[in-house]
Parts: sequence; C-alpha cells; structure tokens
Amino acid sequence: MAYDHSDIEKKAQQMWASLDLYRASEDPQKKKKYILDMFPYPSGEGLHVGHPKGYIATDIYSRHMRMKGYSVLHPMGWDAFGLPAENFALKNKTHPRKAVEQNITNFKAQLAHLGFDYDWSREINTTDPSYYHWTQWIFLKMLEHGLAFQSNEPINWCPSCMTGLANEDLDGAVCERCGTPVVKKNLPQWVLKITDYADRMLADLDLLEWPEHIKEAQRNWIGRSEGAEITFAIAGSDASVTVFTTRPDTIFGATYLVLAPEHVLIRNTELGIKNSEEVQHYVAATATKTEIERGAEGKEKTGVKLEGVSAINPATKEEIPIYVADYVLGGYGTGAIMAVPAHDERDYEFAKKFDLSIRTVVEAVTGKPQENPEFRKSIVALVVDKKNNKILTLDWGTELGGKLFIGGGREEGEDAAKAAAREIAEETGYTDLKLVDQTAIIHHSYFAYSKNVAREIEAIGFLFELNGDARQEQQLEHDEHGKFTVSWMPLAQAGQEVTETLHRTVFERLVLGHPHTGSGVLVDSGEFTGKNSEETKQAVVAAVGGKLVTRYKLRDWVFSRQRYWGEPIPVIHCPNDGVVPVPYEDLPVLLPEVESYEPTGTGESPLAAIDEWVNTKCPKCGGAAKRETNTMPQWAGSSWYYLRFMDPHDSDQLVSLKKEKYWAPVDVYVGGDHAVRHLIYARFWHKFLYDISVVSTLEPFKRLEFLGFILAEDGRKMSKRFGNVINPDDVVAEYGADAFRIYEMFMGPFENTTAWSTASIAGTARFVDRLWQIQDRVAPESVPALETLLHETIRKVTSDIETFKFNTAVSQMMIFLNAVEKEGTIGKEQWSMYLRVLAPFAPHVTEELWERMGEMSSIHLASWPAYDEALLVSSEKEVTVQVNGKRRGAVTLAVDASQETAVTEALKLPAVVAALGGKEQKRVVFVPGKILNLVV
RNA sequence: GCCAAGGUGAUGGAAUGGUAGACAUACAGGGCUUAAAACCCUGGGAAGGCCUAAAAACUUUCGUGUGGGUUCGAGUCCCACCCUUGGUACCA
Repeated sequence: MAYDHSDIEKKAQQMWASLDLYRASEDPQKKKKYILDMFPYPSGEGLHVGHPKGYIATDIYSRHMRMKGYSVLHPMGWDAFGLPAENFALKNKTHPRKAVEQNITNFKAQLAHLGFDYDWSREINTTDPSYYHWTQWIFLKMLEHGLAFQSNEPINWCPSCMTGLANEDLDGAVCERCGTPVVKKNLPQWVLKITDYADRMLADLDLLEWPEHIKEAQRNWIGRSEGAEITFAIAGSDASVTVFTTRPDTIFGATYLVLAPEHVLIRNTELGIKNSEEVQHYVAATATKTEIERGAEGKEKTGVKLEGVSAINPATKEEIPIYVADYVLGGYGTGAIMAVPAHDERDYEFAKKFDLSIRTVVEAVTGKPQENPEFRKSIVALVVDKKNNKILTLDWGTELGGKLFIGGGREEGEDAAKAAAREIAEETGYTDLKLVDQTAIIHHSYFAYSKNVAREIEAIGFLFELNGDARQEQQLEHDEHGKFTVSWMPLAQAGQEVTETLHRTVFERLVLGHPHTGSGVLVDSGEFTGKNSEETKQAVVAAVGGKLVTRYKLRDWVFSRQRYWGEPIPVIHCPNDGVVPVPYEDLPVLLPEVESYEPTGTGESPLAAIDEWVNTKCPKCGGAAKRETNTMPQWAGSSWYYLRFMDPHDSDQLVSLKKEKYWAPVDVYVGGDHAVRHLIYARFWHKFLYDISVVSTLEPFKRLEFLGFILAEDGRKMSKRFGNVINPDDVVAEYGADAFRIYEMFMGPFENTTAWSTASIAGTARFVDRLWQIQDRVAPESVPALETLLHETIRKVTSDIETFKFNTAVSQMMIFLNAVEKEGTIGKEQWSMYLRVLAPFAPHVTEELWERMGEMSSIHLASWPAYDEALLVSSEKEVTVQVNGKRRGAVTLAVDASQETAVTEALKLPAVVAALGGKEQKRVVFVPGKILNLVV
C-alpha cells in the first residue's frame, strides 16, 4: 500500500491543533529553550521554497528539545510596517492594513501545510496598536535618556521612495529598495544615538556564539579605530584646525591639510580666504553631487586650495597649505586630516595631482628578521622599455630565487644610482638608460642560500627607462657563469611572476606608484628619527600636544521616515514648550485611518495633511500644538519583537520581569541576510533596555545560526521576474510535507546556498515511502544485527540536530533504513526508537506510524531515545594495513590488540609481504582500531 | 583594494591528520510488464597492465584549484599563488 501523504498530514495537523500540543508555558520544573526565526515581512508574493528552510530547521530543533524534556518557546509573527508594505499597497490600490491582513492570511495557510510547531497563541504583528504601543514606549524612554534627538544634518534622501534613509538602508550609494541614487537633503530628523553603544556592542560580540563572519561584519560596520586628534594652528590667526589621524607617527611628513567641504572653517569669513568665491563654488558643487556622481568620478581627486591661508605643522613648525577636497568626509573624525602623501595612498594621489611636496618619514622594513646578519648596502634596478611596455627580468631558476629584477651590492661611498647603472651593464649589457625615479631606503632581511649567509641590507630601488637598444654583449656576466637568463617581460606579467619580497616592493613603489603605507623606521623626524614608527605614536602625540581618541565608522541612526505606514513618533511640538513627549498613559499614538496616504515628496509626511490628527493640545501647557508627523523606520518593530513573544498579551508592560527571566535570552536565532542592520539595531535596543532594567541579559541572541539561501533550479535568485519561483504548496501537494522537509534539510550544509532540484526531492519522497512499507515488517523481537547501527544512528542524529548538521543526520537515517531493508525486518522496540529520532524531521508520517504501533499519545510528546554507549564500543575493529603510507590490506583485530599482534597478523597478508619485498622495517606506526603503517 | 567563507565525481555533497567520494540525484545495464510508469537488482574517479573471442575478477600508477613544505601518513596542518561567493569601500 503506497503512502498517501495528504490524508495523513491533514489528520496529524488536526490532532496537534486539537491537543494544543505546542503551547509554551513557564514551567519552573523544566529548563527552557527559546528558539526563534527571523520573523518575515508578509509580502504579497507569498512563500517560495526558500523561505521555509530556516523554519524547518527551528521546527526540528524545537521538537527535538521538547522530546528531551525542555519547555520550548517557538513563536511566529509578522514584521508588517515599512516601505515594502506601503509600496505594495500603493501599487495595488489598496490600504496597507488590508494588504497586510490578506498577506498574513495567505502566509499562515502556506506555513500550515508544512506542519510547523509554532505556538500561534503568541502570534504578534508589529502593526497592531497593542504592539506598537511598546515600540513607541521604547522611543519615549530613549528620549527621556537623551538617546533620541532632533537634527538638521544632511541625510540620505531617496527621491523615488520620497523618504530619508539611514546609512544601513543604502546599497552602496543607491536606495536598497528601489535602486534610485540617493541625494543629500537637509531635513529635521529624529536620530538615535547608537554610537553611544558602539564600544559595548563591539566588546560583547565575544559573548556570542555567532558565526565568525557575522561578528566580523558587525566589527567592520562599527569600525572602531584608535588614533589621535592633533591641532594645527592657522598662521597669523587665532583659528585652528583639529585633525584626526591613526598615524600620528608620520606627522613630520604632513605637508598639507585637507578639510571636508562641510568643515566649519571654510565658512569662517574672518580668515581671509582670498579665493573664497572659488572655494564656496567647490563646496556647493560637491553638495549637489549624488554619491553616484562622485562614484562615477572614481577616486580621481578634486579639491581647491585655500589661498592666503596656511597652517603650522606642530612637529616641523613649517607653514603648510590648506585644501578643501571631497575625499575627506565631513561625518567622520573631525572632518579634517593632515595629509602625509609619502605614506597614504589617497594623499599621495592628491599630492601628485596638485604637485605638492612628498616627504618620506618612514622607511620600510621587509623580509624575515635573521640571526647574526651580515650588513650590506645594495640596489634594485628596474629597467622599463616604455615603447613595448616591458620590463627587464633575470630568471635565476627555481633554486636560486626565480624571476627577479636586477639586484646587486654597492660599495661604501659609491653613488647608489651609479651602482645601479653598473649592475645593469654587468648583468644585461644595457647602458643607454635614463634614471626616472628612486625609492627611499628599504631595510630588507633574508637568507642568501646561494652564499649560505644571513643578510640585512639597506636597499634603494631605481627605475630606469630604456633610451636605445645598444648592448655591450662582451661584458655580460652570465656569459661567464650562465646563472641566469635575461628577458623582457610584459609589465603585467612581471607584477605576477616576480614574487620575491624586496623586488616586489620596489616594483609596487616605482611601477604601480603605491606609497609605503605600513610601519617602519622613522627618518627625518627630529628627535624620533631612527625609532620604530609603531612604538612611537604615543610619544609623538604627546610632543605635539594632541590627545589619543577612539573613533567609529558607525553613524547615529536616522530614525524618521516621511511615509505613512509606520509607527507615529510619539512627540508633540508646542510653540511654548518645544518638543513635548506624549505622556506614557496616552500611548499608543494611533496611526490615523486615511483615504490617501501617498508620500508628499516635499519632505513632509503624508500625516501632516490630516489636520484633525495633527492639531492637538500640548500636554504641558494645554495650548494648541502639533503632532510629530514622521514615522519610524521598518527596523523599529523588529528591534525588540523577540521580547514580546515572551509575554505577548501584557497590556501593562512591554514584558513582565518574571517571564523575561524565564525565557531570555533567545537560545538559538535562525535567519539569513540582516547580518548587519537588524542584528545591530536589536542589540542596541536590547542594551538600552538592559540599562533601564527592562531585560536582564546583556545580549538578546545567544547563538545565531546563519541560513544559506535556496536558489532556483537555474542557479539564479528565485524571483517572479525570472519566472523561476517554486511554490511550496505545489511541492507539498505532489510529494508531501515530510518529503519536502527532509529534502530541504538534506540539500547540503545548512549555511550553504544551494540550487533547488525537483529531481532530488523524489529521493526523499522515496525514503518516506520505503519507511511506510517497512511498518509491515516489524517483528516483536529485536534484530541483533541492527542494534549497533541503531544506537550509532541515535547518537549521530542527536548531535547533528544540536549542531545544525541536518544533512548528515538525514543521511544517517537513510543508512539505517537501508540496513533494515537488507535485514528484511526490525524489532518493535527498535522501530519505536527509530521513529522517535525521525519524528522532528517527518512529523506527520511518524505520527501515523506511531499510532499504528498502538501508541495512544502523540509521538511528539514521547521522550527522545537514549543511545547505549556500550553498544557503540565494539570489541573488534578492522585495521587498515599500510606499507609506506599506501594501503595494502586490512586485518580485523581486537580493540586492545598489541602492536606485535597487529604486525604478526598483517604479515599473514600476501599483499603486505609482497609490498615489503623483504626489505628491512624501519618503523612501525600503530593506531589501535585504525591503522598499522609499516615503513621500510 | 580590504575583510570573511569556500574550491572534492556528471550534480548536491560525506570524511576526530589514518581505506577519499558516505548518503542522495542524474546516468547506464538488467529484472518485473503485452508496453510504459512505478518498483527491485547491479555498475561507475582517471589512465594503464594482465588475461581473454569478449567480459568479470585481479593488479599498477595517478587523483580533493595550482606550486612548495611539515608528517610514517595530508582533502584535512603551514607558506605562496589562482579562482568563486558573500560583506565592505576615499572611514585618514
């Protein structure tokens, strides 16, 4: 009788619902597990097969934990505010609330087909007033604690979505929603001071069991950098410029200053900027440029010198020019830098373009330090043929260093450039050359194998151009020694093939034009000359009267949206009292029901047009006042929803302390994407709530499992646009929910992105069907031949579920079923244990088989089977016999067999004897139970 | 450019430093069938050798992106490079 999934699934799902099987409760007798999916935005397109992957994983994990006796919280809800919902509603000419309701109904129906164990009594929806009441409450608390403030700084404005956006909402320089380039726009904005928490968010990453790449992404986003602020006086003025730098050690090489276009000094009229018109013109031009336009210019530097104004380098006391340039960002550091063109890529480009002086103050140190090195002076010479874009290389062969440029020693007192020319002539014969450039000294340590000596050299690199082809063949050194061959190599190829550190470094400096940006030995730096640059930073800062500071890339969170579909920001603007928070007892501030909610595009929210809503009374003075009309971004509701699941119906508080104590933190959080934004915002809010004693844990999500996506069969993203979307409803109808669930877990490692394969799902459907057939072969007595494998299977599935290695868990269960089929029978107790480990993966079919075994209660209430350790330790094991590391056979030995026994047994194998060939045994490696390696 | 993860059959993928390719898909051959589907059985990294009418069996060498290294033994550890994917980008 073939397995008919549709009836059995329906029956099981109805049974679970009627038993209320998955209701979570704070049972003090039990340990808890809080398992959470990133709750979805209920889109109009419905689910595709990629969505449930994470839900299946949490379903398996939570069913497993429930069977192990934990009190499990596994809830689901809807993140339904925000731009996508509003844009969807606009496009379909409906109200967002209606669209959301409809989409949720649709999503729930789709999820229901898959047999998930959510506790739907805790369902939440961020657009529900009883929910956003508390989103607004958190905002007011932040306002109270000075973490929410109004700002008029220029923000990212999306002209298509007609709203301001946070940095995190940008995809490069375009709006991540619609792909429109954003522009800078000045608008009064609510901003949250997330930067106050930067340090704690960075430090507490260490407390988390998260994938390393997510932690790293967060570290990069926070972007902590330690440096110094140093003040440069303006010559002949009281004014000054404070710069931020991470390289105070290079200050002796600071040959000019650069201000961001937004810098206040540029607007200082008393300074006497002679070309102020030109400067203001430049500032205005950069402000109107979109990020895209700036990007299109690449990294081509632009800027204008402030004529008639100069600064004084506090280290050298020299007067240096000041520029305004948009490669310096207004929002980072102090909006001003000291430019050290010799040791910074960007400053170098700028200095080259504007012909500014470049002063080397750090000499590079390369190679591996050697013991007792011999000191020498030397040169590296590059000879370039500009006509053919080729460079002269010497191939020494692999033993002697491979492909190099021209190198050699220089005598004490010998002019370095002359030494270079001499070496070129001696080694290649070329003499008609023009010297174009040279490097600073490079301190290089290496071991010269050809001469068997450790060396530390002071090398100078030279770049020559070839004038004529004339060669003095008779002088060539290689004629005598034949050690190397001379050839002209295309520049790009040389950049790949010449890998020796010193020669490569010279190539990078002189051909590629990269300045030395690393640490090294200070030169031309007054009292610090000769010291290590890295170790001198603090002393330099002290000497020039600067201070050490820490800066972050993370910006404060622009929190206002000029759109309808979001939580109203609960403040009132009063002509007398200014910004007045809505009293807590007046929450929630309801989003008014309106006919028209199109964005205005003027920077005003559509709410501003609703007079009867906007006009209100000031809670303080009782006079006429207006409501704030901006709404919150989509990320607001999702920044704390995991707390509400613990206590979803509490009308007095966000979450009760008692329930929070029981459930927090989230033990396992599962989702993809959102590596930065959602997780950083939620961590920020959580830490704030910790500070005001609403929550008791430092971090919201203890463990995070990152989810790999499912691509369409054609390897592209699943999208309506490509017409390659696969609806889980169709798959379930054809193959059944259990086969679908098992397939998604079997596809590969959970964190891998994999393409869907409808052909492969037939395999897991076959597995379920074969399982179904086996029920007729169950015997009363246990089958001894299956015993060890069964316990191995229980052990592997148990640990694989806990570590999210579902693919190998499925594989192991298939191996077991294959063995059962081979035996033709299985014992009743064995069948019971096997069904129970399979139950989290295939909840429906196992439920039915469980009932048919005569069990009265649900399999999902049964206890998780324990495995017998003793059965897993077999007394005999097959040991591979190797000769010189190559497999020559195998012997079966007792686990505690001695090496002598092993060797004796191995020598009985003809293949082993043949491989030994009568040679003397030098060594025997014996790993009991695994391997015997005879070395001759 | 920088940061992170990864590169294994036709495909998805297994493999505490110890028999590479588990498990599954696709494929090929066979069985069942009037036929097909379903189902069941068998096979398979590559090149060669031996024996043959042919095959099986047997056997040798090579084989986990490339080149080196450590080790009795490397897919796994170390070094350099190449490529793919994700994140990020004038952050001083």
